[in-house]
Amino acid sequence: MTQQTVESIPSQSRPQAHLRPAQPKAGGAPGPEDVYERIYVAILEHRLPPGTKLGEDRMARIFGVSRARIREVLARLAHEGVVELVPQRGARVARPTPEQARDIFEMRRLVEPGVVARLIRDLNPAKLRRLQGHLAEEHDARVRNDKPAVIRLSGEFHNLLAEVAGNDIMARTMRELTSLTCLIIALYDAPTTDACRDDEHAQIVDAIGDKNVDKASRLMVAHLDHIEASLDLSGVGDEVDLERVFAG
Amino acid sequence: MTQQTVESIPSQSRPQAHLRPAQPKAGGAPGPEDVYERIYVAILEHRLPPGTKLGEDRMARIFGVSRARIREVLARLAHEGVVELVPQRGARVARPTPEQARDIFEMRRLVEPGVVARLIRDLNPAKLRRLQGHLAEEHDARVRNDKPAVIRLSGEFHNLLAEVAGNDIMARTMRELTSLTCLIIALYDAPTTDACRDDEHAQIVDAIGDKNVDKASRLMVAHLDHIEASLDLSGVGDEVDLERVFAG
DNA sequence: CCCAAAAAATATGTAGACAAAATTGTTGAA
DNA sequence: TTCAACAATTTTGTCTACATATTTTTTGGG
Repeated sequence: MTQQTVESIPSQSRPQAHLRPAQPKAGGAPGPEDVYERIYVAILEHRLPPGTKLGEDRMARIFGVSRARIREVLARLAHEGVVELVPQRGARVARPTPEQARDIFEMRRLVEPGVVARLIRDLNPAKLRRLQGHLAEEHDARVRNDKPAVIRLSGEFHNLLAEVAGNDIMARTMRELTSLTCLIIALYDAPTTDACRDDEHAQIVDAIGDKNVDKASRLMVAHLDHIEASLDLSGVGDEVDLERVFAG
Repeated sequence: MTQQTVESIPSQSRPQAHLRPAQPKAGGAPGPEDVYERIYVAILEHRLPPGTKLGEDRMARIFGVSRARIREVLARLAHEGVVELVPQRGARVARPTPEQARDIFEMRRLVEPGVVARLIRDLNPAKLRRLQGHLAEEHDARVRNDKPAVIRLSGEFHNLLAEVAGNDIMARTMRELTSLTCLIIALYDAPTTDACRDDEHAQIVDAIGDKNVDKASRLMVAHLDHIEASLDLSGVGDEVDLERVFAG
């Protein structure tokens, strides 16, 4: 990679930092971080739906950087699972299968209770305020009816829990899991659903504030179950993936 | 990445496949997979100790490939956490801190019980045989007194559980966790330890064979605790990391 | 009119070369 | 003798150009 800097392991974590202009100099080169961030956010917010082709040359021109740069960014996104790289065919926004979707939720039910447990273990007022601050942001986006932001912030709530909990490995894993969950929602969300009701997040934060590990964990698992239940993973809605079907 | 092929998410999983000659054509180009695999295995087996400088030009000449290829491989290894990339300073084998070490074990205690639970849920004779086959390999390496292989296979046992369990996300995460655990052992293993006793793995497989989720989970957690307990994470044994110490 | 095959166009994979930065070694002065 | 500044070497970061593979279009035949 180019300058993803940072110390050993928690390499490409950093949930939402870098909210700088993204295009510092007028016609200048937008650092690799900016390119990464902009594509990543566009995917999370469903502005680049699953399956969208991401041509290298085109992206290079759009962002005004060299193709090599784009390749690096795409490789990174591919490693995080939000982009599919097929050898001689280029990159597309990933389309997790229903099976992968179920696997991801299974994993989240495993990890997230551990996250809240750790978070409660050494909780302090400052940490709690960060969580409440995020709840406010979410609520705000909701009343503004800013759909893309709501989607992104809902995922970032879970990232924030892991980050505040202070375990870098957990935080990194959660970031991957929430990204993929965003894609899954884009693909399989049953149109009837009223989406993540934000009071579930609020309830979880309340339980955390009370240092009630058991309650917080149960609420978290229930929350995940609700999200999964709101999906249609029956497999028929499978957006027939021709390439995958006739691959072997 | 170059041709890491494969379907969407479980991209760079593939635990130990590709054991082909690694140098197919005499003086020919050894595909990127081979380069990756050889470096990766060398790190896992402690033949490249933590902190080892991995110069691009040198590696390129060693493997007879272009520097670009090496850069890609290094980037991938960095993303998996086994290599540290510092912006203008190049790549080194990662040196997880004691804190990161504790975080990793905390994560493993969270995930691995879930892995065995899932594994038992749809267990079949073929799967059980794979596990037993691995136990045999481990035992073999032990009686041959092949230290590097023992280290690697001990980690791969855990990867195999996740792989056989059939959840790609879990398998990928486990692969990262076991890699980092290998580095941690290289750094912090107290010399007195008699290392992972392989009968612990055997006991776990037995419990799995009996479909005893509770017992298997407990044995797994105990196993992880034993490994962690055999380390010296007191922080004084910290292989003084000059850069980190005088950084701020 | 439709299908098949070939050729053009587009896009990806790879390599080599150049520029910038950092480390190392050397020289000179206090 | 020791420290500091300077210079040379090594190493990383980046870009541009070329080779290869794939997709699309066109052309010819059935």
